[in-house]
Amino acid sequence: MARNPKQNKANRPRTRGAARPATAKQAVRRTRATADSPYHHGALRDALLQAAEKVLERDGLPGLTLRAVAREAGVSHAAPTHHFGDLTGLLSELAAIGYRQFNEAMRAANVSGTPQEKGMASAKAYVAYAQAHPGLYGLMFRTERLDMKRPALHEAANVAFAGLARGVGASRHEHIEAEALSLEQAGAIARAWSMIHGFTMLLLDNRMANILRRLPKGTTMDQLFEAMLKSPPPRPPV
Amino acid sequence: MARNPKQNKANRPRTRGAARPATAKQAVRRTRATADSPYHHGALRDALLQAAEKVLERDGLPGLTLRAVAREAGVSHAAPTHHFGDLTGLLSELAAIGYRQFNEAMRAANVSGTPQEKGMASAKAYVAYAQAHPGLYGLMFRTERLDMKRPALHEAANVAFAGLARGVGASRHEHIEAEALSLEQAGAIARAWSMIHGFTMLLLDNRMANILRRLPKGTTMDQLFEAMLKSPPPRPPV
DNA sequence: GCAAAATCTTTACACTGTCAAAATGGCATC
DNA sequence: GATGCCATTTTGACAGTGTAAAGATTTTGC
Repeated sequence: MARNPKQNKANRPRTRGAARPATAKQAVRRTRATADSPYHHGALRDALLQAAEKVLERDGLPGLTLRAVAREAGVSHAAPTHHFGDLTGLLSELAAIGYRQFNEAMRAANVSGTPQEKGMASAKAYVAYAQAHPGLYGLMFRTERLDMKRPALHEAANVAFAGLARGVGASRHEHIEAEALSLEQAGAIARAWSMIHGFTMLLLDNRMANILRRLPKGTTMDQLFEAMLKSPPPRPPV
Repeated sequence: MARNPKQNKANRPRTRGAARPATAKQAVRRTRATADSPYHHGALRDALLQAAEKVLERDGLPGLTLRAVAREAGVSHAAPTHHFGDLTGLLSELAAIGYRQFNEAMRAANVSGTPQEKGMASAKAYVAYAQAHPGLYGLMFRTERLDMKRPALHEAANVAFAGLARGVGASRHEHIEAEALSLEQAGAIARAWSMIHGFTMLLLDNRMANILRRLPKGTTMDQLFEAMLKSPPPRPPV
């Protein structure tokens, strides 16, 4: 689409059939398939997803095209179609991977300590994951480019939400039945999620830098994040 | 790019020169320019921005292309280039309009009442604006598609931030000097902004519906929003 | 073995952004 | 009023994109 002409084009040339050790006879018969580059890839689906993640974090969401992914994986431009149907399908499966990675990171951060310590550790792990995988995190919430009805994506996103609800419940010293919430519980979940997701998005969109710039020199984003979490609610105590 | 084949194509045919009342002689000389469709539009820049907003809210961000905007405005596909340079330029100017609309909506909502009432009214106006202009709000925070160095966009976004900081300061009964913040002030601003922006994004991305579905039947999004704002901070009072 | 299915490539088409050249008409200057 | 400059708009071209259809190749089921 030539939308972003700055995107990497160095590794454009197809790598398949680059060094072709076939005999002359074979060369007549089979012009492409070689030992190190068989016609059937074998695990192309996973290879494409890996390539997609690489392209996404290197060139950003605008550079994440079906053809760019195919190039990165060294296959023809239409190969991804068979595995994902269309671009939305590929993005959705990639987002599902993102949610699973995210869930794993959150699980790893939520190991020990008081409920308050766990909450802070989870919040920091949340932001840290998004900073480590900015493209992926952005994709995970770009609903217009995803098909949330895909089972893999739907399920992985639901697991993420359940983990969030459980964490909020723990910090309130109560067990949250994720399928039926009270308004108060839902408010607490919405508050925690909105605040951390909002901070993360503003951070990735470079908006938090505007606040940081107005703070005393040397103040870090981490300090701002902690100050936000510890900030009292907007209503003064009467 | 044919990325979203569902996008509206009904109004494709150029409207210029549709009804051409020119004489035969004129028709020989000038094949396109007519009374109601002169070669020089006169106010094409504004017309393009209006068309862009229309296309954005109708077909979403993926459907907002230079050529679609030109079609909507009834001019040739390359006409926007002269006024905006490239697609990023058009999107940035459109985002600037969004910020100005947003600022006006916030100003209108912040008229009377106690600081608490003003805060609640502002928060509701914030979400209401985003719901009324979902495409525009999404564009305003899609940094990778914008050029924040454009003066119009930069300034309008700064005005929005200043208004936010002022509002938070008022709810804390203090005057906030937007250029130099204390860590506590910054934390309060980050908290308010993150929470409302996060809620808005989750709402537009259809994530809040998941919470609402788990609430007692009949509960509205507005109730959830209020419950979130009134929810106590996650740390229990020791 | 062999037909069928799965996988991958090739080809084609409509769409996109952007550039360059041509066309058009407003406007200041003579 | 004529003229020439210049902003504005159109036309045409090119490379890149998604996706559909048809062909090529390999695996798999029987």
